Amino acid sequence: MNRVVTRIPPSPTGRLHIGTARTALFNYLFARHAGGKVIFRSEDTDRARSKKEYEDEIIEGLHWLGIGWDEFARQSERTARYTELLEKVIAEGKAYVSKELAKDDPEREVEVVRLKNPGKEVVFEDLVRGPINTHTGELGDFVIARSRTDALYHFAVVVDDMDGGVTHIIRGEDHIPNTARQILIQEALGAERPQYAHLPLILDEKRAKLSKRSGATSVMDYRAEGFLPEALVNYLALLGWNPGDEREDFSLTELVGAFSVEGIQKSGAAWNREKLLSVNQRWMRKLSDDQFFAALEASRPDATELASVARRAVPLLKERARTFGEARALLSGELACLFAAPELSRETLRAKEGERGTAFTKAGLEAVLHAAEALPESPDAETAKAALMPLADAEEAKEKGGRGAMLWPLRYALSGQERSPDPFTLFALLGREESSARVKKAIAILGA
RNA sequence: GGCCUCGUCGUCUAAUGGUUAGGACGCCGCUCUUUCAAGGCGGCAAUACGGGUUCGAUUCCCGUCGAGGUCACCA
Repeated sequence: MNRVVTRIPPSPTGRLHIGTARTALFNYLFARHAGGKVIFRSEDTDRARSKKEYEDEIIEGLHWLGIGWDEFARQSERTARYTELLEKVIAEGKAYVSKELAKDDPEREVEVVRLKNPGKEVVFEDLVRGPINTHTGELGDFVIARSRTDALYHFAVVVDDMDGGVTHIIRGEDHIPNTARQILIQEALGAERPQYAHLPLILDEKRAKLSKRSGATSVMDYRAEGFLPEALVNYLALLGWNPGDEREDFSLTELVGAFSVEGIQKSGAAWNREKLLSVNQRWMRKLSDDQFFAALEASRPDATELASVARRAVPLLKERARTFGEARALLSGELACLFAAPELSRETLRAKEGERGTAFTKAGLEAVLHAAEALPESPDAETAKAALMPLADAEEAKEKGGRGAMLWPLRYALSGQERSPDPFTLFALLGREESSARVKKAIAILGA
């Protein structure tokens, strides 16, 4: 039994696309599961469109996701080999040189190489879909090289797969129509036919092939937004594959163990950002507070230092943010009150006092101020609650609705927000000094 | 249009000849909180349609419809 060999063959003509990453992931998982080998191959035969910076980004992005390989190849470095085999098939009469007018410039005459198409039925067994039949007659004698020394994609791919000993070709469904012509080239070359598995496409909300126009399709954009590579891998794997049961939480290592072609889906899968966000949040919550904070710092677009209170706010961020980008937005939005004293409105401060009047609200806050004196400078939220909640309960005993009548102005005095974490958590994060100062300020506003 | 592929809740999917068709995301409600968020509990929601085969079809067969892919001297 041959050792499994798969390939990751991106074309460096654009950024690292989500679809490219998923196909790479499946090739990686399949090979690793079988204890096989992965070849990374930069398909840069189109010299006009290929760029080194794209190749760099693709490699960096794949590594970021945790996807690695055992061999690295670049098609632009193998032109001599393609030429050699081109000559061979021409000499054997399986292909021929054809003088034609250039497609892009009808003034110029070129000598392209065409494969002699036997025009037969090609049937191949797809590991996902079963037998697929193609009539290759319609293809005609298709072009396999721009010239005797300049092989085209289909020829280069077949040569590389043959030389690399590739046993399994796992790629997008959009390659099904290409398969027959590649098989024809294989047969001309006398190469062994590998196994094929065509993956369902990733679709956008309109159920069309996910493209740049569909929104964010670059893996690096997701990294910049503050997604975790573990989350992206987990989500990507479950788009078009499932373990056959109800498990959904998978690390890369667990995926390697669980992966099998039987679990690959046949129909296209729509990209769903909401689900990705939820997966990401789950992975963010697995981080310890220190890890979370480090990742948050690493996700900053600029080098601005985060205030130390942000470290203590991590538990809050964990329950509110689904990405590190959202966490940053929270710190400068809803949680900005942790860093600077808010502007307070007299109206909002009095929102819950009802018929009872300003003196009522003020008395509540003064009681808080008094009780706070007994608290340490940095109490934890539980301690603050233990000291302050009885006050609210006492108010409640006096008058119906009294508990909220005290808690609301307290929370608003500390946060300046109609929505915020609870007052005890805020008190703990802010510290006794700052909290008391804010309560005093609120009392002053009420008294004015 | 030719050729190819696909068709279970809105989305990702499980079950496959016999289940009240299960889970997850989202949505809705309740509950905790007299603010949010998180948590807990519950709910709505699907086998595209029409024929067969069968005691019985989501499952097997045929057709219809629908969706997607692909038709390069790109990859």
